[in-house]
Amino acid sequence: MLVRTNAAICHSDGDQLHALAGGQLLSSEFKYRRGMEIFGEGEEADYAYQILSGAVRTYKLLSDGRRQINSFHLPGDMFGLENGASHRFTADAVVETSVRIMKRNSLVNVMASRMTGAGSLLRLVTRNLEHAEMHMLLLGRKTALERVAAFLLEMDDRLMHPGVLVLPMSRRDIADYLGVTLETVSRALSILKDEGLLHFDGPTQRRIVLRDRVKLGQLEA
Amino acid sequence: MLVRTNAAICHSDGDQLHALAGGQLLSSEFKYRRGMEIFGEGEEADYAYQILSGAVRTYKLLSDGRRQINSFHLPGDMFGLENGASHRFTADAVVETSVRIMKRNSLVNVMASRMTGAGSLLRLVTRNLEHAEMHMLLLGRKTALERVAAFLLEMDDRLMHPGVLVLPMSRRDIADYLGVTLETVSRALSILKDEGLLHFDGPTQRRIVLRDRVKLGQLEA
DNA sequence: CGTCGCGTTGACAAGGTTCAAATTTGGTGG
DNA sequence: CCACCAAATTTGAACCTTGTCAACGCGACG
Repeated sequence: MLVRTNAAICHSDGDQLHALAGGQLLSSEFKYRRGMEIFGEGEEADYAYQILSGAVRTYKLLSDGRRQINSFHLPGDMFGLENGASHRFTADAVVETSVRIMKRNSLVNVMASRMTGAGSLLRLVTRNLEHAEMHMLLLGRKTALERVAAFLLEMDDRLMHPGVLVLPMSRRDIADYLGVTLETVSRALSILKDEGLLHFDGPTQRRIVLRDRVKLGQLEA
Repeated sequence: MLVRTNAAICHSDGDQLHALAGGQLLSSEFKYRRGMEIFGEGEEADYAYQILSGAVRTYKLLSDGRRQINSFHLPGDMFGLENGASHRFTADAVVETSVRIMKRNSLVNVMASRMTGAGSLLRLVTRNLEHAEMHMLLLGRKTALERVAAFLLEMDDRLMHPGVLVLPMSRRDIADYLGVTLETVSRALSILKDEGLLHFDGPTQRRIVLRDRVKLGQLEA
């Protein structure tokens, strides 16, 4: 499934980006505490970001406060690179997060000077687009249970199928990503637990063990 | 609103793409009758397409037939350009449509040889991404009435605010674009008509006159 | 005309939201 | 280490928007 293989590739490409940048690129490390905003929608887009550790959510808001999270970014992922002058969405740290910041101009210059660079940069953007397309299918056409199953499998893939899936984000974050309410996410997880497709690891509800990825995959669509 | 200004720019960029290609680019014209498939999900992506006249829908399907239309493409718009070897979605003609077809390789080559080309190509992709982001907000967080209002305003903008909005697509297409059922689209349009925000031009229900774009804009979010 | 595709409308069902309360967890300070 | 509190999560019940199923109307076209 595209959504799921997507992330792993993203990861390697993020590193590739850094390699590309090599010494030529002005880059520095920066840390954000949980909940801190990295940039806001409409702000000037002078930098691009790559996650070293932690997790970032990017989202849009409606005037009445409804939020739609476009995607979660995990270590290795790049985000915030824009063509225009300003950011099209808000980004903030889900948990304590460390990012590499690159000046946009220097990044674009490096790309310009290298054929392969242009292709690679384009590929990074296309990958985001690919993810967006899968997510539109989910948001437009999947049921709550299908959405949660897809979410778990996406995270599982992006974290390279760990034994225990440690979610950095809250139920509300998941809900705003999947286009449902947090109660619905919670209920769906309970159903999956009752049916034995997953169970919680320890007392916390953010550590999840996927017991049957095949059945989850069937649920997903 | 981004969604709405988006298309006009797309339009000009489509032409810019052609200018860029100049004589160097192998391109030929092709016509599709309504309902004909231009390419299918998973097929090899050897060509990129630009619409000369008509309308195209690009969409994904779930195994049980549920369809999510990612976007409608109108004259000037480009679609089908991929990084990978295969198309990520299906594209077919909504109405009788004429497109310019460009070989992907020659397009990429032209781009590679020109700095500005790389930027422009990147911009085309980013524009699709921008649209996807706005659409995710719509699909994830807007009510049926808000979706339909947004759709009308988007089409209105993309067709440059004509006196009469002539929709090339059916209610089902609109529904699959907005992530609702065709009945819901129909009901929403009836409500907007009853409230005097629009009326149908003539007997056909595809010719719509927007009577109050301001109120529609307030509804949209 | 009759039929067919498209669109509208109505009645009812259902999935998801809302509101509310109970329960658990994680952090904080003794 | 334990007690306590705020935040997060779960669960329940009523409600509501939207989906489903079905009937009907209308125009295009043979």
